[in-house]
Amino acid sequence: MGDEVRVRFAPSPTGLPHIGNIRTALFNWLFARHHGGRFIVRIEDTDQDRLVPGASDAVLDALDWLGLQWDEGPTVDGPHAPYYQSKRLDAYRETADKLLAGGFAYRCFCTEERLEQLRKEQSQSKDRQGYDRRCRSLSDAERESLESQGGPSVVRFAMPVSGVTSVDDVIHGQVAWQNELLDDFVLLKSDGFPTYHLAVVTDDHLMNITHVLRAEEWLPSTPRHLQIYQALEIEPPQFGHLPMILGPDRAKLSKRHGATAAGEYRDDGFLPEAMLNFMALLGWSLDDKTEIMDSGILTEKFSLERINKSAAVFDLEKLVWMNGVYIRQLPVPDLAERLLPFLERELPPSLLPVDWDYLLKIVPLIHERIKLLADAAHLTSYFFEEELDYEARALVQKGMGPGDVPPALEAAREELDRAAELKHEPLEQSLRAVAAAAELKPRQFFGLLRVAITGREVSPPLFETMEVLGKERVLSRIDAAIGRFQAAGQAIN
RNA sequence: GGCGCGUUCGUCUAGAGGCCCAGGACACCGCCCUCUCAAGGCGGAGAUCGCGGGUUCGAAUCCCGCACGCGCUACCA
Repeated sequence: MGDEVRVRFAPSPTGLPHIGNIRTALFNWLFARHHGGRFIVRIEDTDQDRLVPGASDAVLDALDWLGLQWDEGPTVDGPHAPYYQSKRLDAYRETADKLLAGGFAYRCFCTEERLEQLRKEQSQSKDRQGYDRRCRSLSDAERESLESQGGPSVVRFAMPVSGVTSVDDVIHGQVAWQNELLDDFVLLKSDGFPTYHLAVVTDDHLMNITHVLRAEEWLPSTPRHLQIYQALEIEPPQFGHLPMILGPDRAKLSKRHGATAAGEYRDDGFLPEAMLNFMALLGWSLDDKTEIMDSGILTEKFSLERINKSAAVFDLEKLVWMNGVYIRQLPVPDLAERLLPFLERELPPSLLPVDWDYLLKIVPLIHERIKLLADAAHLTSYFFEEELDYEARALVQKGMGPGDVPPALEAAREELDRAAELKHEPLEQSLRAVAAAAELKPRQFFGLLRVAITGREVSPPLFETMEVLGKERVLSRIDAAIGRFQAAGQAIN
């Protein structure tokens, strides 16, 4: 029982979850799954001032979307509930009391004003930063007097003033700090809520966490946590500090880097599978060539030993590429199903609802061309539109004169009208013959038809497109093209 | 300022003394395929392995120093 791996993802709901947060969740999840352990989600909502409504649901949604099921946490429950720190205040107070009783912590009555003043002076004099420990040496009488005044107070940890605290980080190896350089940080705030330091240690212990895998920005506070464990005579978990994920400017990922909220990637049409695969490669690798790995392979192969030490820049272009890879791997009906909500969202209401059987015929044509699900409407709109919108002059292909257009369209129309139904193979054969008879290069003739039939200069293969559109639509579009061209008249020259 | 971490192609990375005058992928360029665009195939350009010293017959890999970047330095996490 004591051998079971137990890890946790502990987001604080102070903003929408970004790639960095989610990647941390992913590594914890992979590690747990790899070892058949438990993955716990705990919401660290101890800062009442910075709480963002809806943020914790957004985190949970993101995990859900990616399929990172948690074994204990909000909505799942478990032996260590509740999993919101704001509901575990008693536990923290208990730890604080223990520390107080053991002489490892003390009450501090310094006002915020004094602290601010202190900081100001220190920054000017280049002195050692941090709390000056004024309340640490209060006599009993002084303390009682201060206490009786009933003013607000906090509980601070009494850091050893000598010695060294070191951690054997599973990713970074040995890291050590001089205790004298660490200050007496706050454990319990005056509003009765714990700081991060008190809360993590308390909960990680209570929840039997075996490995703390968190972002590297936490490395500097690890000695504090270790000191608390030591004071409490508790065996600390293993620590592993994950490399950070940076924006293109190499700064810690934040709002100004564009789509950083995980939910935005879903809205842009990224597949959760691609997202998962891509994030796993941000700071971890299997070998020198394998990149495409589904969650099964990932959980099988994941190991802490292969996690990088250095930060990684988030490369959106590569994510887009990988999304394309995953899209191409999807069976057509599956892709169609995922595309549907995007079409419903972005196609004009007048073109809805989308006919499912028709969609199933369209999807193969864009299958290897679409990289983001959200591009579906743009890529397929001409399949749904009644009337196309394009410039008449676009019909005139390179090397052709305007006078070549009407006869070419007429000839195509005539040929198409002969067929009972449009099938791409015979269609190609017969239209090539028409092109030759009209003394037009395939490129010109088909380019012209492409504009007439799709309104675009770029589209999936013409003949397959015509087959999907059907004879009726194709003929009427050619008619429309002839009309449009005539209406434009002299303007073409 | 102090403390800590980090440093291999633009980016993600492989590399744990000779296999590396450094391999893969994205992006970029060219060619092929071709009705356009993709996808695919082939090829190219791109990293004096941050810099300087050592150690060694031999260093991207070990040691020291420096530089630079980032993080922390709150009654925020």
